[in-house]
Amino acid sequence: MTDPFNLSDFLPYKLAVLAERVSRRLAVEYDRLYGLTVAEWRVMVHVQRTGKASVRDIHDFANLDKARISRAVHRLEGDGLVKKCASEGDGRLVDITLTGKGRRALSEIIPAVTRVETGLLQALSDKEAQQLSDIIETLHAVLDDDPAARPRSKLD
Amino acid sequence: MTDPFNLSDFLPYKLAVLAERVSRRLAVEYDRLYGLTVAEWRVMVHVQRTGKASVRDIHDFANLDKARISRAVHRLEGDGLVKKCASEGDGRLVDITLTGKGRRALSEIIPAVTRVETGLLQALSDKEAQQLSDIIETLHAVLDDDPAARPRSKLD
DNA sequence: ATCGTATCGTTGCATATGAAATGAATGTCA
DNA sequence: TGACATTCATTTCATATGCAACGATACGAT
Repeated sequence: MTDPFNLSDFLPYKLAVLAERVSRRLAVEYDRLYGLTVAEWRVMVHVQRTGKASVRDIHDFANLDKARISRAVHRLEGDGLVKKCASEGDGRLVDITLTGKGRRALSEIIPAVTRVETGLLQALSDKEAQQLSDIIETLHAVLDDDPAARPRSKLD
Repeated sequence: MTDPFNLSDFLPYKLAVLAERVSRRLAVEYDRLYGLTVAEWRVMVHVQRTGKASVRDIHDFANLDKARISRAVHRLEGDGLVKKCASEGDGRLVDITLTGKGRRALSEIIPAVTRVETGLLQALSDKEAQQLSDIIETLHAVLDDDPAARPRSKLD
C-alpha cells in the first residue's frame, strides 16, 4: 500500500486549481467585452507592448503554441483588431500590429482585467505579494534545472 | 493610451504559466509510466483515497468536468485500471474502484510524482511553503466572494 | 553562386474539451 | 399513486488544442 495521497495537499494540484480558477474569472472579462479567448488576449497584449510582433515573438513571450497564435491572429484579423503584413526585411515574418479598433478594445479590457487582478492583490499584503513572486521564481528555477521540464518562456 | 501593461508582471499570467509548466512536468511521469492523462491521474488518485467513488464525487473533488471524468473512467476501465459497477442503492450512480492493476500502477506513479513535488518543495523553506499555501487560500477566498467566479471545488 | 540547413507561419490530423442534450433512475409533493 | 422535477452518467456536437508536416524564405559554408 502506498502512502496516503491527498490531491488537495499536492502542490501541483493546488497551483493548477487556483490558476485555472483565476484564468476563468479573467476570461469572463475579455470574453464579455470583445469575445476574446485567452490566446487572443495574450496576443493583443504582447503586440500592444511591443508595437509590432511576429508569431515567433509572441510564441517566445506569451507561453502559447505557435499554431495557437497563428489561429488567434487570424481570428483577430477577421475581427479587425489586428493587422498583418509581410515584414520588410524578412519575407518569412509577419508583422502584427494593432488597429485603432484593437487599441480601443484593449483600452476597455485592460482596466477590467486589472480590476480583477487588483482585487486579488488587495487581499495580500505588500510583503505577501512579494513573497508570492519570489516563490514563483524559485519554483521556476527548479524546473530550469530539470531536463524533463519544458523550458521557461521568456519575460516581456 | 492605456497604462503600460506587462504580461510578465500580471499575476494571473504568472500563475497560469507556472501551473502549466509544473503540470506538464508532472504529466511526463504519469504518461511515461502508464500513459495516463491528467484527468485519468486525478480520477485514480481520488478513487484510491476514497476506496470507491461516483463520477459525481470525482467531479466535486478533482476539479474536472463531468464529461471529462466519464471519458477518463471509460479509458481507465479499458486499460483495466479501474472497475465500474452500478451502485447498489442508487441505480443512477456508478461505483468506480481500483483494480489490482490500478493499485499497482498508482504505487509506481505516486512515488514518481511525489519526487517531482519534493524537488519543488525543497527549494522552499518550510516557512515559504506555508506562506504559499496561505496565499493560495487567500486568493481563493477572494474568488469565493466574487459572483463572476466559478465556485471552488471541494477539498479531499 | 549553390547546395544544404535552419527558421517562419500555416495547415492537416488526431485527439481533447466544454456545454448542452439525452435517457435512465430517483425524489417530491399534492 | 401519479405527475413533475431533479440527479446522474453518457453522448453529441462544435470548437480548441498540440504535434508534426509542409511550403516558402533566409542563412551559412564552401
